Amino acid sequence: MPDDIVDDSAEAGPPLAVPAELTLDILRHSAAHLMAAAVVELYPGAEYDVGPATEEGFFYNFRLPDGAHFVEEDLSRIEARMRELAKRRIPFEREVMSRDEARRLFSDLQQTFKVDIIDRMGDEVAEVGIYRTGDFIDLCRGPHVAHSGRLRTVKLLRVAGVYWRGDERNEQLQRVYGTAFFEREQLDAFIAQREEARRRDHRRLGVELDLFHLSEHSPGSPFWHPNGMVIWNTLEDLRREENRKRGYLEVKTPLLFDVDTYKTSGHYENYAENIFFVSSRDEGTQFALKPMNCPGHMLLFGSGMRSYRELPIRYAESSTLHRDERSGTLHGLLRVRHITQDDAHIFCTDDQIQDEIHGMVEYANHLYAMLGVTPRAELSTRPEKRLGTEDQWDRAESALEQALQGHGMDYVISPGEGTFYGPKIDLHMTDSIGRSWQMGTIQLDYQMPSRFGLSYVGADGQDHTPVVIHRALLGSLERCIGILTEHYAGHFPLWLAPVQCEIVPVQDDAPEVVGYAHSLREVMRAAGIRATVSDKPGQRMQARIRDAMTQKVPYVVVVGRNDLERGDDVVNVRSTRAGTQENMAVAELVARMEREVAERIST
RNA sequence: GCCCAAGUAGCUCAGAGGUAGAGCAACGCCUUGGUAAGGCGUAGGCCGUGGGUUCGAUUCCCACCUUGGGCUCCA
Repeated sequence: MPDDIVDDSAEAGPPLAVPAELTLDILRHSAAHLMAAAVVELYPGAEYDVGPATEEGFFYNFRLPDGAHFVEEDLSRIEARMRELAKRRIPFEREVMSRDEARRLFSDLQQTFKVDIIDRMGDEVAEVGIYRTGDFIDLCRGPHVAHSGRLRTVKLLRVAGVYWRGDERNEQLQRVYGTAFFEREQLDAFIAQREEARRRDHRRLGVELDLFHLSEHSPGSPFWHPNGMVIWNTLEDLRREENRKRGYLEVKTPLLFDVDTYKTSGHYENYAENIFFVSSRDEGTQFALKPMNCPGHMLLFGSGMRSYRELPIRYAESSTLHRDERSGTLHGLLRVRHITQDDAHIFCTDDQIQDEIHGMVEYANHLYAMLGVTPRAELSTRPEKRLGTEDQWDRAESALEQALQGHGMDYVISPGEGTFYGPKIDLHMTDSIGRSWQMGTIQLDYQMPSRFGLSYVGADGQDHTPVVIHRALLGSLERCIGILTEHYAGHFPLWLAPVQCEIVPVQDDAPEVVGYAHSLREVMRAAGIRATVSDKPGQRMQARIRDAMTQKVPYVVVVGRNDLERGDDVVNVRSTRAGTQENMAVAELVARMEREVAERIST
């Protein structure tokens, strides 16, 4: 065993394999212990709960005496005390004791969280591991660093209130997040990386690139600027075109429904607190802004006689939805109240489910490939609170799982994370600081059609209840654009870029040069290219180029007298993303841009 | 909703118990320039909102709103 690791204990869970080397997780877990030791010294009477290593670093949860809270300044105090403890090279000492003994020990220390953890252990656990770091004692399996001298490169990051055991009905504890590295350079790199993430932040780029803004006049509802709308409409065009190829029928259903509709669907019972209610001058009827499209599509299907010959019917609608999200949860474009889903509902027979879901997974993969992103798939299974029979859930879950496996997709299973009416496949993406967000979703539903009394006439002449597949592939346009902005760091591929080509005249007061620039713009516009001429007066050519670069315009063309004199229609083209600069005939440039757009090249 | 922060010019930010500043952007004039910021000038602020303390509050205190980082939630 390496001598900088202290052995793991044999208990408090199954024995861990002794690692061959000191890993970052061990270092960080040890740092969590050291932080708890510092907190207990600085705040006598503080109780400590749990403190694991995480992907980014570590945390520890505390209850401070008299219900006190940590404030940000406390972090530097705690960090300073940790440095002192590190300097003293205090050994991490392991001890194994009986469960009863450990319970007494923590009981005497008035560490009620630890006592609770011991009480919750299974009967088969007879002994537990204890680690001592100086006076600090923790219940722990280890392993740990040999002594605190290894914990010099530590940084505390933030404080947060967290519910005990992750349940909002419980009291809130104080959590301190931190991180630790082996070397100072690694910590510096970590900090530099956070800076880079800040530069990619879609809220920052949204302002810089003039895509959208948020206003306190309507929290959670973005205002889309002309540049942002170009991206928005390009994605709308994309989903329309691709839907059309796959036999979807575009429909439009109301934004406002009476509350009874949501009682029928079950949403009122499950999500009443997130629904915006609207009053009408007609007393007696209360309305609500639609938080999802399903009920509208159910009513549409139910508005006429349906035959098995018509199925599957695929209704598509990219509609505005409103959800009254809890105030603390709003987050730029990634979590909004005004949400626009590229929604669709497929009404089909049991026999058609497999094909439909396969087609959808394939469709999703096609779309994401065009966007140049790779989502992670998640299969969410039956939740505790649900409608329907176990048999229906068995069939629905296996249909989704088979589709994933049939396409050779990697996926994780999220037990209990399905909706109240059915299981789902979710497609997740990561934002600039590594948080995961759901984009697409495919949900299988045996419940809502029967709640709405839907039926179709089968080949046997009898009424049958259709199955519904709910799906949104981009997810919400808001979130999708937010994620794409961060994914490309604002350098959108040509087909999505708000301005695709900026034409910079060298001499902006020479009519022939400006005229040429404008004629180039017209040639490009005729070819469907979004081109602009940078002809704001009083600006030098260099400044214009710089503006185009900071606006991340994919192509910048500079034209001047020299080009006119040559008269060969060859211009100088800068490719912002490739970082190249070359001379090219105008026709060639236009052809190249047309191809990039048509093929939706996302390099 | 809960814990911690932040809200000052269009943007990025400085400031201080005596009534507000910079850079960029905007506007005007000058500059006629060949590949990432030419010069000078002008205008621009209910210092998030509402209370309180004070002779005086943008500054201190309280509440609320919005935004950010977590937690919880996410059809």
